[in-house]
Parts: sequence; structure tokens; C-alpha cells
Amino acid sequence: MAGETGGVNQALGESLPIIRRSLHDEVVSRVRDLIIEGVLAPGARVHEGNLCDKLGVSRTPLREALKVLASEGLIELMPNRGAMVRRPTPPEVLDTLTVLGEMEALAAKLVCARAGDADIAEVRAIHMRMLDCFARRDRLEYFKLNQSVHSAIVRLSGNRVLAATHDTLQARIKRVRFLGNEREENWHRAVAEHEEMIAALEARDARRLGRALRAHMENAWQRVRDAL
Amino acid sequence: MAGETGGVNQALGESLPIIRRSLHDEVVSRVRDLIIEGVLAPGARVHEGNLCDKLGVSRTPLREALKVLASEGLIELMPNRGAMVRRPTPPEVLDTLTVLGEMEALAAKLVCARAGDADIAEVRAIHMRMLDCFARRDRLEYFKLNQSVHSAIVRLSGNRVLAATHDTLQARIKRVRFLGNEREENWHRAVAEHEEMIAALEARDARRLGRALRAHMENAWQRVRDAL
DNA sequence: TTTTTGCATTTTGCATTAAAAATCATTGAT
DNA sequence: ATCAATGATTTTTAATGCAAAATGCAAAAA
Repeated sequence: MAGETGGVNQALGESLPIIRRSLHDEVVSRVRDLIIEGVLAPGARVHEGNLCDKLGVSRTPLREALKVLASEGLIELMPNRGAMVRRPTPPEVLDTLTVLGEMEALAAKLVCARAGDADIAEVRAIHMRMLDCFARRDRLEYFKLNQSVHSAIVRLSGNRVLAATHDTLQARIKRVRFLGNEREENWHRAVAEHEEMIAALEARDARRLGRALRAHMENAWQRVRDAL
Repeated sequence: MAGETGGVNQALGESLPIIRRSLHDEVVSRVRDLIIEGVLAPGARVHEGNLCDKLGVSRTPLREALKVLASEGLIELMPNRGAMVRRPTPPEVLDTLTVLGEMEALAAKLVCARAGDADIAEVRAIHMRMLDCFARRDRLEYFKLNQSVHSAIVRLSGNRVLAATHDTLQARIKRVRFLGNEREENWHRAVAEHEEMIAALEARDARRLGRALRAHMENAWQRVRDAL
């Protein structure tokens, strides 16, 4: 039986373990996106009944999803009083940025040691697309590509735990950071910092890249702090 | 009614916001402990019905708890096929140790800058108790205090995000690390490394402490790798 | 004897429902 | 008029029930 399945899979090109996501898993993704996109704003109360209707699922899978999102730090659960979209406090944002900066600095060390030319070219490509959005003043798309650059660097480190932890932390303050880039001068500086990052990456200079990433995070804090 | 409660709380010494943890929250803690203590061994299948009986709760809160534990990385959920206690792969253990080392190194920087004498004395106290357990060859208690030292250092950094993330990551490989300390010579070396850590901490030498912590993690990998 | 196919049992996934808790509004007392 | 208390409504929590899927076993065919 296992043999037959293997044969079929090979015939189909090795993919397809037949992806069957469970409902609660689907709901986690959907609600997470709603929060990150800002449809569910920070501080907003999350009403079980409403969301269930909106998503077309019953309350059990939704409740399971809310528990997971709470453990990711995106939602705050108040026992017997429902759920709220978490609004990170300023100290928490600072703490998160500090940790993110350190993780990316670690990633820098690993990437410079092991990434191939193709990998680095890939990051550069994202960067170029980002510059394009900057030129067109497409803030939303710019922002998404910006986050992609950071995620890509961390992913190329080859350390999956690092990548997963980084992305979870990044998601928590995504919303706040988006708001932080509103001022034109801030935006300008952020782009310049990214230029430096890419240059350091292409030079495979781990120390320089680490410095750039840490600095980028510190500056992100400056940009974000008055948006709080 | 609220007034009366407040009065009682004050009379009892300011604690007790009337701790009413929801059931699923309680279940998360209990099951997490069962995994970390090794009662639920890595690779073991987690049967909903059995656990429900054992814990005396119905399936709904248990299922919610399993989702949370899965997002913490302690449990693996196989859709329609139940849950398993996650057995970290060797690369995952290495990756986790790498990240933990870096986080503790970051903590070192922060701690040396801001911790008071009392704080450091507290860590030293845990360390001394740990040495005592080492002398008595009380492996379990030694191990718990060992983890406490690391958690304390990270907590004293004052960065709550760092502390929380660190502890979650630490929990994932707690079991494996416990097994790694079985060989007497390994145990000996680990104790020596802790001595160095404490010395560096008391000297408030952040670089030295960072080096010690990273080295400690690398050595932990050596100790653990053949236990896999 | 080995493999395969169909059936029975077990187990999970989700919805519904019942119970507990909180919020809100109204009423009565000071 | 204000505040507290009580009851009604809403909302969350947790248990139960039902349907779908997987596992294991046995019987039949190669």
C-alpha cells in the first residue's frame, strides 16, 4: 500500500501529501491575517459570535484558534470577558525590536558563512522591488517587501528555529511598525538603511551586516515611538 | 461587592486578584509539565480520551490546550490522526541551542548594565544550591536549578519578550538536555562552565559572560548530540 | 502463504446545547 | 438626585452528541 502511494506521488511529481488543513488551522491563518492587515485593529474586542458568522464556522474551531493566537501574542484573552486584539505597550515594542535586532544579527553571521550567490541575489531582487514601490509611494506593498527582506535574511541563515521565532515576533509588532513609517523623512532613512544592509550582505561582511541590522532596529524604534 | 473584595485582598497582603484560571489554561500548564517531566515521553501518542479521564476534564478544554502546546512546539498535531509529543530532531536541537545561546548573550549585555547587587546575589544563591545538588548527585533537582540560573539571568535583563521567548524555547528541548547530562564527565564540565558564568556575572563583565554563555551552549550540544 | 479488499471499531473534528459568569438596565432607598 | 441592589440579557465556558475519517482485523483471492 505504501509502495503504491509512493508510485502515485512520483508520477504526480513527488508533491502532494494531499494537503488537508483542519478547520481551526485555516481559521488561525485567516484571523492572523485580519489582525496583521489591521482589519481587526489593536484594542478591538473580538466577538466570538460576530467572527463566527463572518468566517462561516462554528464557535469551537474559532475558540481553538483564539487560544493559539493568544499564545503567539497577537490576542489577549480575558477569562470570562472575551478576547481583545493585543495592543503592544511601548516597552514591549522596544523589547521586541531589541530581540529581533539580535536575532537578525545572528542570522547575519550564519548567512554570510553559508549563503550562495543565488540566495543573495534573491534578497537583492526583493530589495529592488521594494525600491520600486518606494519610488511609486506604494506604502503597503513597500512595507510587505520590507518585511520580506528581513524574513529572507533570517531564512537564509538555515536555522529554522531562528526563522520561525523571528517571524512570530515580527508579526506581533507588524501593525505598529507600519504606522511608524508614515513620515516621509523616516521612510527615506529606512530605505537608506536597507541599501547599506544589502551592500553588506553582498560583501558577505557579517560584522557590517550585523551592525546595519541592529542599527536598523534601533532606528525603527525611533520611528515608531512617537506613533505610540 | 468589588469594594469588599478589594478589602479582603488588602487584608491578605495585596495578592490574589482572585486567581480564576480558566480550565483550558490549567490544562495547558498541567500537560506542559507532564511533557517536560517526561511522564509523557517524546514520540508518545497523546490520546484525547485517556488524558481527559486522567485530568478529569472533558475533551473541549483539552483540545484547546493541545492546540496551544502545538504552537509552543511541544506537541505535534497530525490532522485526523491525533497528537504526538514532539521529539526534536538533532538539527532542531542544535538550532534551538544556537538561538538560546545568542539570547542569553544579549541578556548578558543588559544584565551587566542594569542588574543590582541583590539581583546578582540571587543568581549566585541559586548557583550555590545547584552545587549542593551536584555534591549530593541529585540529578533532577540539579537540573531544575540549572535551568533556573539561565532563566534568572534572562529575566534580570529586564526584557520581558526576551525572557518569555527564551523560556518557551528552553522548554522545547528541556527533556533532551536532561538526558544529555547523564555522563559523569559531562556533568563535571557543565558545573565548571556555570562557575565561570557566575564569576563573569559578578565581575559584571558582559563580554566574558556572553562568551561563557555561548560556549556553554556549544558544549551543551556536544553533550546532547550522542544522546540522540 | 501473501496480498488485498471490505467491514467493524476507534478516534478525531466540529456543532450544538446547557450552565456559569459578566454586563446592563431598572427599581428602590437614602 | 445619586447610589446601591436586584433581576434580565448577553456572552463566555465547557460538556455532549453526531458525523467523518482512520485504524485494525478478518476473510477472500491470487
